Amino acid sequence: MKDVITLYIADDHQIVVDGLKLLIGNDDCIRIVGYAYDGATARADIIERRPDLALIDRRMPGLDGIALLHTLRKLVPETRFVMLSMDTEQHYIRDAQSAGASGYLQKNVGKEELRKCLKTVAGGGQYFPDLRSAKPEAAVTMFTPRELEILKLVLEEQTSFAIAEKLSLSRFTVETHRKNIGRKTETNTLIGLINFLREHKIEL
Amino acid sequence: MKDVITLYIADDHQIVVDGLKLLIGNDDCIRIVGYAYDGATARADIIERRPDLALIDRRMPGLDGIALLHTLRKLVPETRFVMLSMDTEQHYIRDAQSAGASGYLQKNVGKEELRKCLKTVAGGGQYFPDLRSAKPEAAVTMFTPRELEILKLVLEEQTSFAIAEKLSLSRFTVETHRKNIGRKTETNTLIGLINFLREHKIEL
DNA sequence: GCTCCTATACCTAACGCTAGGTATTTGAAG
DNA sequence: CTTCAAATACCTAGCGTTAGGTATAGGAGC
Repeated sequence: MKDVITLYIADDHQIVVDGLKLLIGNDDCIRIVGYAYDGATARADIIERRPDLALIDRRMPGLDGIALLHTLRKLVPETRFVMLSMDTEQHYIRDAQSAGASGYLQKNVGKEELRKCLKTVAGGGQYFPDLRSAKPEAAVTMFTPRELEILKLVLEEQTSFAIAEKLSLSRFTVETHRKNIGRKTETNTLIGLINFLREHKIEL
Repeated sequence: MKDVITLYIADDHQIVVDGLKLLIGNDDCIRIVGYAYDGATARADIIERRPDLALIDRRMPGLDGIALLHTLRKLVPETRFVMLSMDTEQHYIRDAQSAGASGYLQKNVGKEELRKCLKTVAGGGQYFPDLRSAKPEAAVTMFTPRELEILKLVLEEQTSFAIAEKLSLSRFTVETHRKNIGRKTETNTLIGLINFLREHKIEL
């Protein structure tokens, strides 16, 4: 990852552009190199300036986000795209994925999530909302199958001992897995773990 | 509030009626004066016996809860109604309100919440689930201000000791409040508490 | 005035979770 | 074949929560 990420924003609502500028404003790892209120302007600008990242509204007058992605992904392969939308309908997210987006954000995104998304995508990763049926990868890539199994039971109010019995394991084994889960999530309490799952929208 | 509240129950599932009878059984402030498994029987019984309260299922064969309310509210103005339902869809709750119900309960309601609801309604109050946009009262009616304060800090991953320090209390006091919270929510683990809040859509 | 609820404080014992280890086996990736 | 991740099992010590009490004081409501 370069040390300053260049970012372009395209959204037909000025308030959204302004909001994003504000949210990103004080992060000196990210520099906004331009913005547009319509697809055609965005298209020309992005081809010219070749930003690392482009945040593109799904719906825009004239040339909409999906169409824009289709045309741009071949012209500017070094730019990675994050689709912006008002909502997280499954098929919207799939459309964005198949159009070549590397991420998907709701417009009411918070500062932390926005930063996380942009840095993940700039770093070569993908950032899509967890949708169970679409991309339940956040949890799956992060935890081993056994850890997921145990995590589910933990969330069902089962003690380590009860989990051990149910899975025919030793209590110690279950506790080892829980330790590893805690290490991965950087949490050291149950509440912390649950907050982590909530913040990362991980559902099991 | 009279010292004994008379209560009528109408629900087409016997198991629900039995469950409610059990939950209420050992409360000598409330006396169950009848029950029915269908709307028509309930209608006749309530007109005849004029209970203080009637718990009415939203969905019943023949004459359903909403229709029943519409006809009864004028015939028996002294009776106050609480609508029962499997879920807390907003529009269901609004329907109940506009049909003249004074309260709304999910069928998986706990003992404490049930008692609270019945007494609130019998006392002239209203009792509707927390819906942000409708009536964010569930948490407020269910917990004391101090309990709410402590609950928030618990959810922020604070230990009883840390909470005690922050509020200039004794650790024992905080633990007493937590015990009371557990009693009201019928949970005995942190995870259980969190699941309760999630299921009841209580946000703090 | 009396009762109930709330908030406060304390205690003990038991239970469960977390942190720090060690160690073996198995299967996949290199 | 070697290396590494994952799963397994064990141990101790310490921390935090839960369950069972008791008890006092203030305020609201009847």
